[in-house]
Amino acid sequence: MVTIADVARHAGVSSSTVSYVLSGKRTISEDTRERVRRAVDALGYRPNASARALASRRVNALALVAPFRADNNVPVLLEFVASIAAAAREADLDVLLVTQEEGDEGLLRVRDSALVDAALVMDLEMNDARLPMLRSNGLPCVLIGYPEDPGQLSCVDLDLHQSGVRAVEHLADLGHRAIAMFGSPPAVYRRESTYAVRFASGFEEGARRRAIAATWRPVDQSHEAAAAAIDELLAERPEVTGIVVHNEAILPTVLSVLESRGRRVPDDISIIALCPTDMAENQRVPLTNIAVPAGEIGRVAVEMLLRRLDGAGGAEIRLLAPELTERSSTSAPRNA
Amino acid sequence: MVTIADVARHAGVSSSTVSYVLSGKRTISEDTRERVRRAVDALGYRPNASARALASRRVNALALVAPFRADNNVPVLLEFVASIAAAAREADLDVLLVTQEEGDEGLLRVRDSALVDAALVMDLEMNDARLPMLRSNGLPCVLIGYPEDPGQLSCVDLDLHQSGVRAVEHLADLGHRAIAMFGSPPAVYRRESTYAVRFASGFEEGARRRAIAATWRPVDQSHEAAAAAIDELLAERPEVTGIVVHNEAILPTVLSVLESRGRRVPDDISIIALCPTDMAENQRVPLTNIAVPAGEIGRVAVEMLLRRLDGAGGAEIRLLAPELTERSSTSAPRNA
DNA sequence: TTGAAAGCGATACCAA
DNA sequence: TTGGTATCGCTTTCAA
Repeated sequence: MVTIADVARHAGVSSSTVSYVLSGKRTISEDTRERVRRAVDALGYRPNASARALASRRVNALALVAPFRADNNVPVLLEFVASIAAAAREADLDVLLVTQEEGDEGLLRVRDSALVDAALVMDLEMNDARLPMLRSNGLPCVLIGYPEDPGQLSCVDLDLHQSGVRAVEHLADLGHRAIAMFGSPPAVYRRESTYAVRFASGFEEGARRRAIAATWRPVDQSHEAAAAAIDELLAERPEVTGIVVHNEAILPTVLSVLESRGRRVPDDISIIALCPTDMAENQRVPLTNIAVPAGEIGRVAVEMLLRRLDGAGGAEIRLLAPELTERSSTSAPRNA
Repeated sequence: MVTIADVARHAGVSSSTVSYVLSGKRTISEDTRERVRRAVDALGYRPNASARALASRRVNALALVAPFRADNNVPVLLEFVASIAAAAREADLDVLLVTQEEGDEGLLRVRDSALVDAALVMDLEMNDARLPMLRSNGLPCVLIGYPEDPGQLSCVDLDLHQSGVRAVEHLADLGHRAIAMFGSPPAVYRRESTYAVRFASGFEEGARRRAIAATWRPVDQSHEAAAAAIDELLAERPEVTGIVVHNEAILPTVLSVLESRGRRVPDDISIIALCPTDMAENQRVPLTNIAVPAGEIGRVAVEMLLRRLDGAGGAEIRLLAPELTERSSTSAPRNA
């Protein structure tokens, strides 16, 4: 193992000089800096992370508290994790995985043993049981999701309430008067995931504002559940001409079942999805969608965390404005 | 921050005694041990991970090199990660995320900076470009996947070759004489992912052994691709009575398209899937499947890593025997 | 512009 | 059965 002392010897300087060259916290003559650089390269030196952390009281790592449950939004989850990892690495942070199951204890453990400088928490509930701990545990923390009362915690997410409103308004603007929403699985609402609850409340508010006849219901991810939801809808509310879908997994089923029931998209029924853009583009009928910008949310989350680590400013709430893209799944209703 | 010195003072012993109580590497009188235990609890002491790592030359962490690409097997990937994380925590190891994109450099970095003691690498290719580095980098390493020439690296995976054989044999035993396989996306074979290549080779060997007319082709994850694959198959090989599917994402589509083309499962066409059990159970028609035991593979991988860390023995190859479960999607062919 | 040396908080060897 | 202390590899203060 190559240590800083090896580098110092090789370069003919003291180890503190090597340290300063690497950190840039001291002005160093061009000459020595170059010699040190060369020694570092020649020996392939990389500072020992533990030693560095011990001395500097900074580990350069963040805890990622992620739900590895096979829930609604699996590909979205991956996109979150990937973008967080990439953004973290760019900021020279490593990512320590803390699973949801470890609970409060998990975060307290990594904090107390000084394994991380900060935490990034995904998958929040409106009144998340972890919030008291997160608020008081002293770790700089950014939430991906927007709970009821974040207190002094930073939050970032797509503005899901606004997204719900937009989805309804878009259909209303096209002339639809009766719409429905197929939501995420029941379990997601039962635990009050912020993204599901807020989107639903936006959906309701949009309907109220535009005086649209609107209903919604949770839908499980299975083919059967989606098919049943559609059949019930067609039977009970035949007047519906627009469907909002907040459930990535059932999108293909929704399209194929509607077709098999003799309903054409968008001629008979318009569809708007809340889903990642690539998913919207790759359906049998390219879907008008409000994008879930998972990559951007992840990047912003890391940025916000860095700002807190630098002690620059307090908590912030960042809700990204929804972007709706018109594709082939929406049109004016036939009888409009 | 509570340090070992605080605990020592509180318990009226030396800090080395505290260390020994915690590590159990020395016999301690019942009395002092109890006093130290109480002090630890009273102060809420948790050893500083960096200090411990620096002194003991062991960080108690493993690198998880995972592909966060939205590939074929997304839910499976999650199951891997979840089970690995759980098993690691049980062994008191933390998990550091290293993304595929960081490449060789990523692993070298975490090794050189002593961030981890070992590595777990997922998603291997038959002649993975990382193999030379993995073999020589000095980090104890377990591969999830079975490449062409693992050398002195430990591997664990489902026995995919055997799984392919079994799938064919099961259909052959039922009396099918002409079968087909829908594989993973083309990109997966292009990069020669071990799981896809080995399953396909097993499929071919099974067909050879039983003198079954068998063909296979990669299939993209989209609805269109799956539908096209089915229509081509029905047109070009109407004699086919059994289909093996190694592509979780298209399972629902395969079932619904077959039905919409007037083919009943299993009456007209039998289906065997290689997929996780819950996925097989939750299709419109419960699928006969060979299970992808992601959870078990993850656990075994961590076990193998621990064994290597303890210096107990060399490289091992563990290929888990396939388990086939008969459900409603297979039967004897009609004309048999 | 640089070096010497005192920590950082543990572990583990050497003594007693 | 226990304590003292050198040590791990780095950062950062104090001096020059």
